[in-house]
Parts: sequence; C-alpha cells; structure tokens
Amino acid sequence: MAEPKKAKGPLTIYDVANRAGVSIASVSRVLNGQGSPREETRERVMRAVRELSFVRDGAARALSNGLKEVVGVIFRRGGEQLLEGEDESFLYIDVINRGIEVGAQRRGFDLLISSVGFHDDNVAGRIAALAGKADGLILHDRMLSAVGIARLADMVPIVTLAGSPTPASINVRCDNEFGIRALVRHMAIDHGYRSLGYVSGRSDSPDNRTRARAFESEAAAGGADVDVGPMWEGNYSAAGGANVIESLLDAGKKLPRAILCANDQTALGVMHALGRRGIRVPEDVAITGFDDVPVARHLHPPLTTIRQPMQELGATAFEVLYSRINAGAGDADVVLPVELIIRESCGCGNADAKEAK
Amino acid sequence: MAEPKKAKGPLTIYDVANRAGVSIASVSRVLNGQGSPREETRERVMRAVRELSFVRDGAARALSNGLKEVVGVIFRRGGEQLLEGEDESFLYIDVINRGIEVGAQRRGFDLLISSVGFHDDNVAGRIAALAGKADGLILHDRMLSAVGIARLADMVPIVTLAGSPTPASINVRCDNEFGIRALVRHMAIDHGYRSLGYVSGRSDSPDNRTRARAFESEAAAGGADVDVGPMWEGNYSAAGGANVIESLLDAGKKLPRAILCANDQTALGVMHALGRRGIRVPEDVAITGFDDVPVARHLHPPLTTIRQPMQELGATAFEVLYSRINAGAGDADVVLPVELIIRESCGCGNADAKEAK
DNA sequence: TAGGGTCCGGTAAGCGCTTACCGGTAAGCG
DNA sequence: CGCTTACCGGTAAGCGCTTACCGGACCCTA
Repeated sequence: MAEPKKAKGPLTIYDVANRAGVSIASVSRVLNGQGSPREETRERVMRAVRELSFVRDGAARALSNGLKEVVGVIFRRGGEQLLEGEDESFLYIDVINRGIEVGAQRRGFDLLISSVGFHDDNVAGRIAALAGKADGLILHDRMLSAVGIARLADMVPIVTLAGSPTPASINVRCDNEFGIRALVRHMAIDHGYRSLGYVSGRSDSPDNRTRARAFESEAAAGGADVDVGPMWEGNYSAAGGANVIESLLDAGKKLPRAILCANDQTALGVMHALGRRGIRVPEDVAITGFDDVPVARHLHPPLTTIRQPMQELGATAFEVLYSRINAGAGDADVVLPVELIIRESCGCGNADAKEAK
Repeated sequence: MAEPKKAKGPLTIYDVANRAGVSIASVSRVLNGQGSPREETRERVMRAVRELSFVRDGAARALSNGLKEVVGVIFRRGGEQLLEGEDESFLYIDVINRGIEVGAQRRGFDLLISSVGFHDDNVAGRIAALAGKADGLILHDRMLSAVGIARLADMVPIVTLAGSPTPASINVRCDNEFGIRALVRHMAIDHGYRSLGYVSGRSDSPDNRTRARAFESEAAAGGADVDVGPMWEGNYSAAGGANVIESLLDAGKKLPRAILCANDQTALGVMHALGRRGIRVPEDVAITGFDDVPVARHLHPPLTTIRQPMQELGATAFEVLYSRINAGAGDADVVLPVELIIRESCGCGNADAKEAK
C-alpha cells in the first residue's frame, strides 16, 4: 500500500522522466524542442506525457524562464448597477478585450483580466497585484494618473488604450479627430444642418477632449452654429446622454438641428430621451454616435456613427506591448484609422441595402 | 560605476530585505501578515517596499504556495467574421465572464481568458496549456467531450457552464425548463395563440435540448399545435434564425402564430427576416427570445424573453470552482432560477411603464 | 543570579522547471 | 588500433518566494 498506483499529487516532470526512463532534462528538452534528442528518446517522452496527460506547471516555467506569457488587462466596470443587468460600457470594452485576446493568442500569451469598480479604493494595489502576475499591462481609459503610470512602468511595460502617451508608456487610440470632422462635415455640408450640438463624454477622458475640440473647430470651419457648455456634459453612459437632453428641455432650451454624441451609448440615451418627449429622429433632430458598437445597427433609426476598429485596437495594443516586453522600442503614440458609417439617424434614407449582410 | 544606483533587473525580496536591513523571511512575513513581527520591523519593511515600489512575483509565489490565484475561462469565439465586427455570441459570454470576474475578485483571484476559434484544431492542447497556468477551469458550452473533460479533470478542477455534469466536473446552468414553460404558457394561455414554433439552437447543446423538450411537452399540455422538425433548426446565431424563416417561407410554409426562439440572438435574426418579408411582429407573428441580453430591450418591438441571471451564473460558477479548489465538495449540478420578462414582441401592449428605469 | 519560557527573526530547504556544463559513448580518421 | 570530434543526455544550480526549524535575546521567577 506504499505505492500501489502513484503518490498522486499533481504530476511533475519527474514522474514523466521516471516513466520514460530518462532524465528530467531530456523531458524538458523534448517538450521545448531544444537540443536534438534522439528520435527514440523523443518518442518515449511523448508517450509518457500522453499516458499521464502531463502538463507543465505554468508558474514553475514562468519562474525559470522569466516569462509568464500572460498580459494583464484592467478596466473600470460600470457602477453599482452592474448586477442589475445594466449594459453601460459593456460592449466597447469587451470587444476591445477580445481583440487583445486574439492578438495575444498569436504569440502564445493569455489574458489576465481584472476590473475595478468605480468606487473602489486601492485601485493602485489591485493593479500592482496584477502586475505581479503578468509580463505587461494594458490599461483601459482613465485607470491611472500619469505619475501612477510612471511608477508602474518600471515594474512592467505598460500600454494604455485611448489615453495619452507618457514618457514611460505607449498609447494606442483611434483617429478621433478625423472621425469627428467627418461626422461634422457630413452633417453640416451633406445635410446642410446649420446648428450642431455635442454631448460630451467624461470630461477627464483624453478621447473626449480630442473629440470636443475637433467638433468645435470643424463646426466653426463649416460656419455652423454650435451648442456647447456645461449643460452638454455627459459621461459616456446612456443615462448621461438622456440627462443632458432632459435638462436642456426642462430648461426650455431649443435643441440644435443635429446632435453629435461622444459615443454610441450616449447616443442611445439621447434617442431614448428624445423619444419620450415625442421628438423624432432624424426628422426633428439628427443624431450620431461614435464607436459603432454592435447594437448601433439595431437602434431605431439605425445609428450613423464612426466605426472604431475595436478588435484591431486591442490586437494592436497587444502587439505593441509584446514588442516592448521583448525589449523592443517603437512609437509612443499609435493611431488607428476610423471609418464613417452612414445609417439613418443622421437623416440619410434607408440604408438597408448598404447594410444588408 | 559598479553599483551606483542599483543592479536594476526586476526587484526581488532580497532588495527589499537589504534596504530594510532585515532578512527575506521577515519581509515575506510582513507582506503576508504571518507571525508577529515587531512594530518597528514592519515599519521598516513597509517603507522599503514603498520606496522601491516592490511587488512580489506571482509566479514565484504560486510555485511556493501551490496556488496561483488564477482561474481559466475558455470559450469559442464566433467564426471567421470575428474581425468584421460581427456581434454573434458576443454579449452572452462576455456578460457571464464579467460575472465570473466579479466573483473571483472577492477571493483575490484573477481571470485568465482564452478563446478558441470554431475551426481551431488542437483545442485540447490550448485548454491544457491554460490548465497549466490556472488553479481551475471554467468551460463554456460545448468546449469538450465528456471524456475530454474527464482527462482534464484529474489535472485541475473543472466547472462547465450550460453543459451537463460529468462524474468529474460540476455544471452550472439556469432553469431552462421553467423558462420555456413560462414562455409557452404566456403565449398559449395568456395570449391564446394556438400554433407555436420553436427555432432551435445548436442541436448538440444541452441547453438547447432541454429547451426543445420543454417546449414540446408544455405546448402539448396546453393543447397548442406545434411546428418542429429539421427546418426549424438554428444555431444560436442571428443568421441561423434568419435562415430558418427564409427557408420556411421559401418552401411556402405557413408560419405559426407565435415563434419561440432558442435565444435572443436567434430572435433578432428571426425578426429581421420577418421584417424583410413584410411580416409584422407581433401583429402577424409573435416572437420571444431567451437570455435577455442587453440589446433585447432595444429591439423593435422590445423583445419578450427569459432573463437568465447571467452575471450570477458566472459568479456562481466561480464560487463552485473555488470551493472545489479548496478540496470542498458540493452539488454536481447547480441550477439558477430564471425570470419571465414581458415586453412587446409577444403581443403585450407597450410595457414602457414597467421597463422604464 | 541562574534556569526556564517567550518572542523574534535568521538560515536554509524546497516548490517544478530550464539550461549551462560536463562526462561518456560512438563514429571518424590517420 | 589509438586519438580526435561530435553528439546525447545526465547532474545540478538557480529562478523568487514561503515557511519549518532553530538559536539568541530578553523577561520573569525563585
């Protein structure tokens, strides 16, 4: 009864070596494709591995190699409402994360994800813990201040998404400026709307600041009237967008002919609020979004928006990080192109033909 | 120039010990809250940690502790179209994953995620690799056969989602049967529809089989006519749902008064197809979904469906896995309750009042 | 003041793997 | 037939951390 079957306990490379009648070094070499083991040796090892269904322990490999083959991704989750099925913020981040994952897979990396709640204290601690488990980190928008990033950065390589580059980190984003300008031109020139509004995102978001600035500058260039100001401040959420409309209307303001929204979620909220007040889209007020999240095409009317290549954004973020991990250099600010997606909320006729799959 | 600042290279516990003038054991003890270090010792260690912004290496800890504090999640991603912004399957899995993540966080675990494409070979290899990096695995629907699971299971603890329990693994799912029966009753009894159809999901999915069976049995109990058969076979995707309708119509079949769909995605496709043929929902044909993904409420008309507590499903899956990891036992089949969400696609009047946030 | 009990904190082993290094065997050559 | 060269494969060190074990310092009691 001392050793009838096995000592159990997770298998190690020693068990495999025993079974195959070789040394652990040989097992390791075969498994890594290093050196040039004799054909017979390889066979025996592989057979033993198969028979025992052995898998090397990732932690031990990481420790020995100095490479975990894991990248951490960290982002904020909605709010308290998370558990009530709220959809805020869901899509956008998840789509990007999938892009990261696809990119990572190509290099044999896996994604370690971790979210923090809006009111979490000790965000830095959570991030640091993640850093210890990964070879590099990808931070979504607004996770950490520049100094926070700097401190982190001499622990592990950092890439931020939709943030701003810092001396210590690389940033990946889409061409916000081009997108907004295209939207403004479509509204002001193609449709001839003379009054425009912009429902902003969170005011501390770099993406949002760029968008707002581009909006004002392009609208001015087009000679359109512009509505901005504190009443137009949203927060990237549907509720935020709805609020802006509600308070504008409650204050007796007249809405502009067309409203650009900081992102699709906001546009969704805006359209809901408009609907509740009996204001028609696009007949009374034209609406546009930004992002082209999957749901955008299912809204009523389908949302005209800017498509961010979200998957690619993620994949690129990973690739950039990967080369950093391997001591590679590269640009500090990577910008991906966007595309104008015309549907109906801007006032264009039924675009089903173009949208049909 | 031999050691002006530091030898660089990632910090270790030795660097901290040096700086604090104590031994590595003390550093470790302070960091883990083990033993009872003198106040002064604790202070010095903490200060050194802060000054160096030191973070323990996760791999080394994992190796030493025999606990990685990581759970792996694996799922299939859509298809080739992934990169074209297709939304198939997105929501459902992502929402569950977030639930897992929230649950994991409570225990100090992180999520290691990995997807496999539909046509990937070597799925087992990918899963095994993941297993090596995690303390346990959560598998989404249809990742592995029962024998595959059995083999995996003596490597790490396994929990499946929406699958079937096996001797070696635990399964977590929602109460499909109850949900479908509630839907059928609502359609057959409350609305009095006498002919019903069911557009199925993938035929190899346990969830789908249960739903189909419940549909037939409850419809029979209600004395309604039932349309089933090979022409009604979908695959959980919007395209699949649309196809069913197209081919039914092309074959000159008459549609039943109400159609239940295996999930919301399918319902979405069905509604699109119906719309293209000029068939009104719910006036001509009533439609229902299953899942209540976030987009369901934004469809036209808003979709009547069954709400799965998706976040909770995920959180529960984690919790179950966690207790397994800690040698705990527990039920092999965990079932969570569902809820009937009545909106308008079933023929009920505008339900905005109930749905308004 | 000596013996015994408490606490702290240091030393060192070991977690499972990779790999530098080295010794042994076989093949090649003169 | 003896020596060189090549090629495998084994031994052991070390990755960064946790913790069992042990010894020293200090305090209390007799």
